[in-house]
Amino acid sequence: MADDRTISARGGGQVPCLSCAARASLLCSGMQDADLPALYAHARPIRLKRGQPLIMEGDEAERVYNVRAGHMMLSRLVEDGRRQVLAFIGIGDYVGHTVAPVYSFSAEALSDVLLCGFERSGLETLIGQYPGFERQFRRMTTVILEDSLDLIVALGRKNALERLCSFLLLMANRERRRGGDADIAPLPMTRADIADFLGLTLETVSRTFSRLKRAGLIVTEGADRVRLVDPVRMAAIAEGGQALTGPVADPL
Amino acid sequence: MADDRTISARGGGQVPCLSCAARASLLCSGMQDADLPALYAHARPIRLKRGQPLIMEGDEAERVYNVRAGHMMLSRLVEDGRRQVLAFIGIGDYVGHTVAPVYSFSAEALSDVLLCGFERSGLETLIGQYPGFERQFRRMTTVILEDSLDLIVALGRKNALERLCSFLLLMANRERRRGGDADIAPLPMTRADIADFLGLTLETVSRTFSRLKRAGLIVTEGADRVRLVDPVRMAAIAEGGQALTGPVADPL
DNA sequence: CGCCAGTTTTGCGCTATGTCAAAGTGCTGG
DNA sequence: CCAGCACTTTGACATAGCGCAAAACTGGCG
Repeated sequence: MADDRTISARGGGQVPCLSCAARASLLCSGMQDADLPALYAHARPIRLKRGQPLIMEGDEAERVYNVRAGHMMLSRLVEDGRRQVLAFIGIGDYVGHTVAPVYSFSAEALSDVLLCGFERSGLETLIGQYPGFERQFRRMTTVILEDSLDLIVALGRKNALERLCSFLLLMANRERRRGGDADIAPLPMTRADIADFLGLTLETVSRTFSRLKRAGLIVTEGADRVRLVDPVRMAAIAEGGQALTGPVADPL
Repeated sequence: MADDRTISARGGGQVPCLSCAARASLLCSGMQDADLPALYAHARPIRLKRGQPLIMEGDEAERVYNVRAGHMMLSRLVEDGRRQVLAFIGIGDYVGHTVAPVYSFSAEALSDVLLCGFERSGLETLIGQYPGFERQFRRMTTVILEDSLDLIVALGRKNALERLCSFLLLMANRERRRGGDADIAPLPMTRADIADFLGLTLETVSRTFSRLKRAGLIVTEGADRVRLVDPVRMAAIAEGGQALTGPVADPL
C-alpha cells in the first residue's frame, strides 16, 4: 500500500497529510500546509480490518478519529439484540467527538479502514495554539447534528419506501461531494445494517429494494453499488410528495 | 411581571442577567458576573404568547435565542401535513444555533415565553473578545446532539410503550436538573405534539398513557403534569428490558 | 470449477399501530 | 356559572411492516 510508506515517513519532516484523502476534512482544513506537522504530531495512524471494532459503547472517550480510508458504522444497542445504527461515515468524517466522559455508541469498520487518532489532551493543546481551530470542531458537530435531524424525520414520519429513497440519496450525495458520480450510491454495508439504520427489518429493506428495481428507479451494479436512474423522482418520493408508479404501469 | 421591570432596567448599568432563571445556561455561564453587561449588550429581549412562532423553516438564520421563561417546540414538516417534532425545550435551552444559512426547522411557543435574542454578528464579536466562549457553543451543540441520538434510538427501535416511558423520563429528568421534583414530568404540550415527537399518532399516545395509568406507573396531576410512581421500573421498560405487568395483575 | 457459508430474496400469516368516528372532559371567556 | 371549543379518550376496523421459514443468490476457496 502506498499509504503505508507515507505514514512511516512520519517524523522525517515530511508529513502524509499533504496527500491525504481527508486533507479537506473539517478538522484538517483548519490548518495551513505549513502547520500540518504540528497537527500530525498529535495524530496516531490506526488500521482496522473489515468488521473490527474501534469504539465500544461505554469506553472512555479519550480520542477523536478522522477517517482517511474506508467506511465505518456507528451504532447503539437497546438491551436485547435490538440495534440502532446512528450513522455511516467515510473519508473525511469524524468519530468520537463528544463532551461526555464515555462514548455513547460503538463504532466498527465496514471495510478495511485507515484513521488518524487524536488524543483529547493533544487537541486541547492545539486549540490553545491555533485560534479558530475550535470553530472547526463546532462545525463538525453541527454537520453531524443536521444529519441526525434528517434521520429523526425519516424514522418518525416516513414509510419504508420514503426512508430507503432518502437513504440512497444521502449515500449518493455524499459520494458526489467526494468527487464521485452523483447517480451512484455506494453501499458498503449489509441489508441488516441498512435496516438497523432506517428502523426497519432486513426483509422490509430487501422487499423495498425489489420494488424500486421493478419500478425502474434503481439498477444494482454489483452487490455494493446502486445506480439511481431518476434521482429527481426519487427525491420526490423521499420527501413524501409522490407514490411509486413505475413507467411500465405500477409494478406494485 | 417582575421580569418586566428587570428587563427595562437595561442600560442602567444594572443587567437582568444576575437574577435570570437562565443564568446557569451554557452560554451565559461562560461569563463572569462582571462581564455580563458585555453579553447583555448584544441581547434583545423577546416575548412570545402561547402558540406564536419564533422561527419558520427556511428563515435566514441570523439569531440564536436563549429561553428565559416558558417552553418551546422545534419541528419540521414533510410535504403533506406530516410533522416531526425535533425537540421540546425550556429555560436555559437554546434555539437557532446552526452553521447553515437558513433554519431547517420551525420553533413555536408552547406557553408564554421570554427569550434573549443574540445576533450572530454580535456573538462573533464576543467570541473574539472572550476566549473559551466558543467552547460553550460547542457544548450546546453537543448536548443537543446527544438528545437527538436518544430520540433516533427511540424512533428506530422502540415500541410505543417504550417510547412514551423514555419521553416521560426525559421530561422528569430535565425538571430535576432545573431543581424540580424528579418524579414529576411537566407536559406543557398536547398529545398531538407528543405523538409527532415520538413518531406515533395521538390516539396511540393516549391509549399508551391509559395503559400506564391502569398499570399504576403514573398518576396524572392536572392536565399538564404526570407523577412517575415507579421511575426505576419505568426506566426498565424504556430500555426494553421489561414488559408492562401491573401490580393488580397485568391490566393489559 | 464447483461447493459452502453468508447474504439476500420471496412467501405467508400476524400484530402493533394507524385511521376513522363518536363520546367524554375540562378550560376559558362571556 | 354556564356555553362553547379544543383537547382527550375510547372503540371498531384496516394495513404496513414484522417474524418465521424456505428458497435463491453470491463470492471466496479448495
